[in-house]
Amino acid sequence: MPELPEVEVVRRGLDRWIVGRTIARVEVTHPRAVRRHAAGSADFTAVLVGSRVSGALRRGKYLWLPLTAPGADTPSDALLAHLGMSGQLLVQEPDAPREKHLHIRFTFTDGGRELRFVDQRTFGGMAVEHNAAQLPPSIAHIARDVLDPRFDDTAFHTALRRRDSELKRALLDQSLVSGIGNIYADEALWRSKLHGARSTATITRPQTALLLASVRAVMTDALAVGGTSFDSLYVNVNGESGYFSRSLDAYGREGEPCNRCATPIRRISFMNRSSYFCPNCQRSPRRPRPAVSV
DNA sequence: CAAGAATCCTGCCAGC
DNA sequence: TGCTGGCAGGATTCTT
Repeated sequence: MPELPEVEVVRRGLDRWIVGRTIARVEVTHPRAVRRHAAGSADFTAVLVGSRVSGALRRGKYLWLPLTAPGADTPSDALLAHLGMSGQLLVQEPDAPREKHLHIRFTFTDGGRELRFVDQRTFGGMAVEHNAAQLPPSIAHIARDVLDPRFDDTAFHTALRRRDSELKRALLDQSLVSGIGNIYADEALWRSKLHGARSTATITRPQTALLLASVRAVMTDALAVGGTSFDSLYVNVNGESGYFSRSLDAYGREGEPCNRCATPIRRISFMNRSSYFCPNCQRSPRRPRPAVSV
């Protein structure tokens, strides 16, 4: 379940191992992996072959590789990727055995290591977009993430207040703030001592500040751990990501004592997924006053 | 128009 | 043992 720190680790791996190389061949073995490429898998392959990868960029949980066409000086197209739930981008020797869920394979003109897109649950995928060197058009709606220097804390607070929703929903809304998934949302709420079901409309400026600081702390910690492993040949999301190494305070700890107050962590179902929180540290929001009956 | 629910997918595991 | 149902969840699509 890659969230921002995991995707950033992958981006760094791509930057190190793939940028500067020219694509020789592309093999799509599972059409679902390129379903977002409207022109189909044959076009996907044709557009990529001969292009040189000239960067590795990220917005939220999306990655893209700007592509410089043969004879061109600057990139115009980009190879966009989303890992979904279980996607991996692996840098493998050409003779490495094919993975069970290998969907796309990229080989390079230097004959060196391949790039492989492997995805068990097929929620992820890749596509080539035009005029995408700056920001692929299809992800223009994705907000900046909290580690982006241009993320606007004040605008985020205003957007929360303007919204009539629950705090955790807002954290997971990639058009408000990107990169946060279910795990880091729960961790950041726990650190902030805020309940995920509290209203966004009444959040105070100090609470927003605390929340953003918590999100940043959780992600920075995970990145510090995950970032240490990308030195290997693997650009591996599931195997090397931050939250598998760091200790979690809330997520997945139902019944275990809160690390602050020892109250058992509770799990509730929310938005078709699990939410973990401390019922003592993170007080349930007051229910709206019932309408006075006549 | 905005908020929230439904949907896609496969592996795993508890329960019978 | 082998089946079944539930669970895991990111982002798009659909509904209200």
